Amino acid sequence: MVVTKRSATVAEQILETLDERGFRSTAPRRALAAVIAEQEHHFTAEGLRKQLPPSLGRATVYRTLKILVDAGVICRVLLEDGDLHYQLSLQGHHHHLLCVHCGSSQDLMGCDIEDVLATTSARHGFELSGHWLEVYGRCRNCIEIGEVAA
Amino acid sequence: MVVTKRSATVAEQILETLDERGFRSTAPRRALAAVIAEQEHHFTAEGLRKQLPPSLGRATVYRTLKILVDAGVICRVLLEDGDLHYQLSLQGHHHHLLCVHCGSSQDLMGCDIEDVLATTSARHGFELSGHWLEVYGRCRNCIEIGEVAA
DNA sequence: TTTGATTAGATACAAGGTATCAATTGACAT
DNA sequence: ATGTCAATTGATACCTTGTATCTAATCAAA
Repeated sequence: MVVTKRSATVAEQILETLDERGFRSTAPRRALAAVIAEQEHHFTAEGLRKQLPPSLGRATVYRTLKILVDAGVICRVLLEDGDLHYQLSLQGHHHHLLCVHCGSSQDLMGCDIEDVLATTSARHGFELSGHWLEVYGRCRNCIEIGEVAA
Repeated sequence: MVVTKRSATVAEQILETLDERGFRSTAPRRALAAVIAEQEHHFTAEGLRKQLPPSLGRATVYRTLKILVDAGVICRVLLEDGDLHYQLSLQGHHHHLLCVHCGSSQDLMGCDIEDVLATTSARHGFELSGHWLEVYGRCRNCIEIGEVAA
């Protein structure tokens, strides 16, 4: 989701993006957008479902998440153990600094690895088309709070 | 799997690693090692199963794969669509250049991104503990064969 | 060759996600 | 305001990948 929206809240920006893509604004989607907007860390489909009325169907959650990923509103995050979670995506291509302790994540943009990858790929006769990078560690806050790794 | 094995074939090296870790050499494990050794590209548990006698139980395949991942004999590969596959791992930490066309992969070791990541993380007050990188594109061979992207 | 822990296979289960389909609902043109 | 119809929903069944459990088989060491 590129930050060129006129809407005030994140939830409204999500709906606006859906609208631009030709998707209707429905009650379930508004509910989902609201819940997604208030997630502090990366989340799962089932995690969202627990924060929504049970009347909102399972398939609807998964369907909507898929649409939002395609629309670039949210992105998938690969956890260190191989689990795939989701999180709000504030721009196109970027990477995450994931805190394995508290689950927070900072976005990395304009990072320099693109150049390194281009050079390395070329050296292998490889035509680069994309990459996936996740960085794990402890965030500044968790380092300060608990001096010992959890 | 570090290349310090005396065994001749890859299959034997796999069994040798298991032995070092205190795992028995059993018929199912020998069969699995043989099949894994002959995989040209990344593979899935179910893919292996199709190449093994049906008498070899499903749970055994998954159990053994898990052991092999823990032992570092094979590693997980993240495909561009989020699918997790496996492939033989010839050293500790490394990355893959994955050809999205033919499925082949080249290993990247001693690549320079570690330095870049260290610098970037430090700038964010982040204590780096690990990362996951997959690089997608087309390999030299696929570029030569089919001039147009598939 | 006996023995006892490891391992195997069967089976049931679980998580995460998709396909199907009848019923509902939203947006737009009357 | 209301009719219309495609888009969307929720229920349900199903699929894939993987794990837990348990009894029977089997490996290796004495």
